[in-house]
Amino acid sequence: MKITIGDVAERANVSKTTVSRILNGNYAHTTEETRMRVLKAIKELDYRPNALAKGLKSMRTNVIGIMLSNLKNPFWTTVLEGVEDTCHELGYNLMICNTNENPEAEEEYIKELQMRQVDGIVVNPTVKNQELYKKLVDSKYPLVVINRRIPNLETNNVIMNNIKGAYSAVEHLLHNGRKKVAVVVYATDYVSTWKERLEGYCLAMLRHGFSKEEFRILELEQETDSQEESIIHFLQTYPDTDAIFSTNNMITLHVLGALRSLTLHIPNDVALISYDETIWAQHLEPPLTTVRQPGYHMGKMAAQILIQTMSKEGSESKAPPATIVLEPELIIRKSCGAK
Amino acid sequence: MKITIGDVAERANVSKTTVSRILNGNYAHTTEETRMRVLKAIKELDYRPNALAKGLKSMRTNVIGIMLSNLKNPFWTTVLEGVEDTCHELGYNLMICNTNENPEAEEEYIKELQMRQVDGIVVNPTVKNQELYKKLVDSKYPLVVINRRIPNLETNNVIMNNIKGAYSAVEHLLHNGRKKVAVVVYATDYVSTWKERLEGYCLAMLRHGFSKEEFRILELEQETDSQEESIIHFLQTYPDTDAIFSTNNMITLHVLGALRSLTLHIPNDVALISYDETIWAQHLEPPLTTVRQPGYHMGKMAAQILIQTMSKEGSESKAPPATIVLEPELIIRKSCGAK
DNA sequence: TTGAAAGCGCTAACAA
DNA sequence: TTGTTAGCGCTTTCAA
Repeated sequence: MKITIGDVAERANVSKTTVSRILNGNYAHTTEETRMRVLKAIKELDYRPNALAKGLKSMRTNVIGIMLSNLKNPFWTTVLEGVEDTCHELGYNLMICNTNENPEAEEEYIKELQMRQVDGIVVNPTVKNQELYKKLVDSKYPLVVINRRIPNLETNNVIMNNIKGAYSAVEHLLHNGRKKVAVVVYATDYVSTWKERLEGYCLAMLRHGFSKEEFRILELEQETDSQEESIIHFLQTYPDTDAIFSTNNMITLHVLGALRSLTLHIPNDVALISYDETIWAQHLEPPLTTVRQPGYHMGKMAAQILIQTMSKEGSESKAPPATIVLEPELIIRKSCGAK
Repeated sequence: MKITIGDVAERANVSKTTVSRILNGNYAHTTEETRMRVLKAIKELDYRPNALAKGLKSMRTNVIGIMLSNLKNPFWTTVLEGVEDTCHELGYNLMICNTNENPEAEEEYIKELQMRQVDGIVVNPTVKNQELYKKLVDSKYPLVVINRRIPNLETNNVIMNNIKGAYSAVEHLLHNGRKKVAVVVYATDYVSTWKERLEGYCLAMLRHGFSKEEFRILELEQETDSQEESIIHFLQTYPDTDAIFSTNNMITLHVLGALRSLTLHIPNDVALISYDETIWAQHLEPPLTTVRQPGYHMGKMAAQILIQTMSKEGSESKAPPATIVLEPELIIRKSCGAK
């Protein structure tokens, strides 16, 4: 039923080797004439090489895997697009995994990807499987970690400058005359992203003459359904809050809900600035000031670096793992009362 | 370097055959004792079967492919999540392709997936490769088409009831006293989705006593950057428009922009109803009335049907291709002036 | 109950 | 310039 390289060889009256060589652009030792004959046979039979067999033999699949933590967040879709585009350009296919921040799922997926012999993995790690990553890196498995830092892990890393993004957000609030600035962030236990954005907040406050006692920090549990209630409760506890720095676009949606419940007006009562530019931010009332992150670019870079690393496998010229830090950009609209 | 089934066999003092049998749950002909020995060896060596070799031999990879047309639209991410979850539950992995509505890319991707021997494909087709789909179906390649109908194609199909969704949206507008109802839709040449939503609009208008001459239809080019301008121009041409039915969440964003430019107020000046519920719809001012589509469910169903079809391969009990139609749901908020 | 051996479709070292 | 041959790691038929 299925056409194999043998069928092509037979039809073109050559050996499988010759066909294989031509398939792989190995023209060096082939007559123009036989090449044509083989190409013709391939076309006539509509032959498609079996990537499984090829991969089994050559130890390379030209497939990479991506492990994301939350497909619901449009930021990740943007990253995914960057990775996918790059794969397509470079002749790779992409296997996708959604860990949902679940470390067990993460571990399973890694195993699955390895069994499928993917050439490398791009991962936004749950950061709860330190051992696992270490083992991967030690075994020289091509890996690019994105968006989060894993302490003491020597691997390629593409991340965002969260401290700067948070700093400039809070500074923007302060420059617009806000005095009681709160920050809403996910529990910072593990994830560097949240830690760093909180740090940026603290830094900006301190540098602008505020004391530690004036920090207003609300930590949210990411898993729970009561995020909006928590925000409402927080705002009732500190009713003079005049600005909120929301460190994530999903949190922002909850802040918006809370503000509406309390009939607090933006920016008159409370200024709001949010991490992550989204397609809808400009259409809110008032249009939302945001910190834009180059998600697509992060995806592209991660995939490029991964593929580059893989192709240098074994050679001496292998560059040591590097960390690339991408810069955020403040998009000023109306939600902070800026003129 | 790599551990193979041979290593396990050696360590457990059995043949590869026995190991293979145990790996595949073929316990029927195995002693409890040898099974234990093999399992122990597998654990000790941390053995991972090579899925390539397995697939090459068994002609099944337990991988399916999904081809989406636009990763930027959160609707598709929801569908993707449904597909991915189902794959994970059922022991499959997922290969992702983003066609961007480009028929050439679509054709390439299909070839790639086939070369990689994926067991089946879920696709939101560009609908410009009719020949291709036909060939696929004729060759019995497991295929589930989602969200769009392809004329005369005998394959499994999971779609939405677009006529009903559009009808109920327009009816809602009419019930709220609107008289000059416009619809904004993508060019309807190929895609059944847009055709059907437009049809729902026409049907609702006709049934409520309007004539064909009173239809206000704006067709947008999906590829272009001037969608907002087109809407503005349209609204200037028909300044007495008092309601807009937007047939897609991306279009809605442009409508919102246009309305803002023209300082038209929702719902006082113009009522707005939009296809696709989104995470931000409820946070707009006023909160947006939408037609919700069960995207996650569509993804789940598509994957389930595909995998089910595949496993019945060759058997007599193979059910004929079916079309499953999922129902939309109107989510009434404030943007149409409903009490 | 277990194993030997053939072979899935491809690549590559070596020979011609 | 081209072909022969030996596997890649697994499953499966057939024999023991």
